[in-house]
Amino acid sequence: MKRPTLKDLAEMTGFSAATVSRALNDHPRISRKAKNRIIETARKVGYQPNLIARGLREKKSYLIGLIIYDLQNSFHAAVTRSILEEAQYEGYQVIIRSTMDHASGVIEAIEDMRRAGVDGIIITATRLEESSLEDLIKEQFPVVQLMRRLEKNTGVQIVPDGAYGIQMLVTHLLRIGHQKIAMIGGPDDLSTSRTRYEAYYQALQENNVPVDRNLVLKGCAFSYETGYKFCKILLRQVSKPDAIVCADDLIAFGAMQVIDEAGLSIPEDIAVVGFDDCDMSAHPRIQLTSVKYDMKLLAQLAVKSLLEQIDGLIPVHKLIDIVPQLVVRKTCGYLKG
Amino acid sequence: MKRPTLKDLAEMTGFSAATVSRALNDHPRISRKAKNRIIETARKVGYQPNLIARGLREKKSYLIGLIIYDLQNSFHAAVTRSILEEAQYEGYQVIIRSTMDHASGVIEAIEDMRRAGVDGIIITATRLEESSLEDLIKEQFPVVQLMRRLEKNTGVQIVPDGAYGIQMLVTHLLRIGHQKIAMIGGPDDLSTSRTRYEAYYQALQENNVPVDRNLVLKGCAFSYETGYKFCKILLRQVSKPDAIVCADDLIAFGAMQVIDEAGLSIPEDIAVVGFDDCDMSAHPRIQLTSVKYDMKLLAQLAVKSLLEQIDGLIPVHKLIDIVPQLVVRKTCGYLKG
DNA sequence: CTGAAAGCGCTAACAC
DNA sequence: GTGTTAGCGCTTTCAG
Repeated sequence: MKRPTLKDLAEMTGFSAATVSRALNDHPRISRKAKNRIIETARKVGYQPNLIARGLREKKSYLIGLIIYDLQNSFHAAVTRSILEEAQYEGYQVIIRSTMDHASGVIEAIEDMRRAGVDGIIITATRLEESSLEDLIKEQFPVVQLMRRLEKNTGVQIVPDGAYGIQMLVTHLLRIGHQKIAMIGGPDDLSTSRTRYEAYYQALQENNVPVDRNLVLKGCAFSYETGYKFCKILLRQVSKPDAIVCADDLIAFGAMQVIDEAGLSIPEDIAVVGFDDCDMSAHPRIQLTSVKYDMKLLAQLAVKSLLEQIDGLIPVHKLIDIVPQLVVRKTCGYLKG
Repeated sequence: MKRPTLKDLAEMTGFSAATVSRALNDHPRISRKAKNRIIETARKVGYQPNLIARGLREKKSYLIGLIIYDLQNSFHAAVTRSILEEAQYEGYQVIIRSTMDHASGVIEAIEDMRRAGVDGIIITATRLEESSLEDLIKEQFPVVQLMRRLEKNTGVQIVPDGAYGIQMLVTHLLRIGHQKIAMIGGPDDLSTSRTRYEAYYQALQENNVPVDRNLVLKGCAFSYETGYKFCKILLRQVSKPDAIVCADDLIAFGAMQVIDEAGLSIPEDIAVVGFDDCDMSAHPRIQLTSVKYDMKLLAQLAVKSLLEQIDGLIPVHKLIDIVPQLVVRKTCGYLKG
């Protein structure tokens, strides 16, 4: 027997479709008796409303889209999980799309999702021309951007405060006695990257430490390879650093690998710190000092803000900075002398 | 201006809705001229078909559901990613639900997804009463189970060949000179676990190595904690093992931690091997010997089989075993003597 | 080759 | 309180 429809229920109970609908959505104007009978039979036959039909009628699907860079990145996975949880809690289901580096992927994903009738979209992918986003926003289509800050501050953007994170890292390194602090960062065309470079410069200046431009290396991705490649370069330099600030944990892993291979020890010879605090960083054999932020909070804010927009409210906060937290582990070393 | 509908296109082009529909779905009986004109204007105004409406009509949503245990588990994330890719390639979008240990979660997820009109569901969660699955299958609702083998072989089940994996591990350990091989496994009520225990016993027997029941410990989850707790017990025993087969990588990480803390070295004092080959296992500071399987293949088969069912075909293969592969790294040690 | 009409399952006026 | 009607956007007979 196939799934019963509302109409089937109507026939079975002898009421009209409208009454059945009212009973199921606890509408005010309905007799207790009718309601009970209908709900009872609905339960008995295992009736489930067809959201597709409802969606068509109501122009609301209770579906949201989530566009994510790379699910396999433990950091993105964490966000995703929290968003899933939060959305489910709010009664929404989530269509996910992982775009990797495909620039066109995001646009395509947005189109596909809209065709599927999602009520709103959360974008965490790093690359997207602002123009296509502006189109959405102009259309008043609910969108939240997570983990990215665009030049033009279009729409709702939720990001951890990267500058503050870097500042904490640099300050901590200086305080415990490191002097020559290098930085390996991400591509310069990402605001995330730039923010971190700037915060690094500023933190040094505030502490009256001269900036050595040779110690600042810019990779073309937040990746293990970047860390590996540029740390090699750092080690070959005349004046080696005694600490390296990496713009994210993956870069830090790459850097650590080079240092290990060179037979140097971390943190005694060179300290290494990362950013994002991914799962692996906590592993006893790694123990990377890093900066973490409250994923759950991030996800909650994103979902909440999206639902506000879906419900027709104007989002109160458009630019939200989440204060991150320093996680001190072994790779940064302890107080020297 | 809001999104144009098919009706709008009809008005703009002067054709009827039916003709527009035919033009857009390249139906045979339509004049080239009409088709061109319609497609042209559709492009111009950025027409996108409303899949919700189409779904209602066609009883097909081009949505599939994916139920996964824990997205943050790098291993599950890998499967998810491949499934996403594959589904997208086939023109389907994916609704994801992460259930963690909630037994009820899976059932609820199935219901929610069906309400949303998914055309089929891939289930990778570990816990689910068979009965609710049987209901689906009796209803002929397309389902594929990934990574799990049920007692009653209901429906399509795709799993890596765990027995073969364990056999490779044990045989390898024996070949390179280990003698007292312990095993830390998962809960006994999971077929995945049982298969691995049995394979362990069998591999020992085949090699004429006596089984020492004290060396077989059964945890209640595939987790770091399990490894940590039971490896502690192993080390306290009179006759310590010289190798430990862990039923998955997480357990292995826990075990390694205990061995590290005890000041023993891996693999010189005790070898450790895992199963699943998660990301972290390849890390230079870890280098866990493990067993891996082709996620991409797994995902492809799952999606393909699901789509076959959706298209009304009877799946050719119902029980599919994927042959895994041994990944030898440092923690198992090398040939002794 | 094209149009008119019906209907997928549901909800919201509007009557009674 | 309840039923009737209409319609969301689309596809698909069935006529012409």
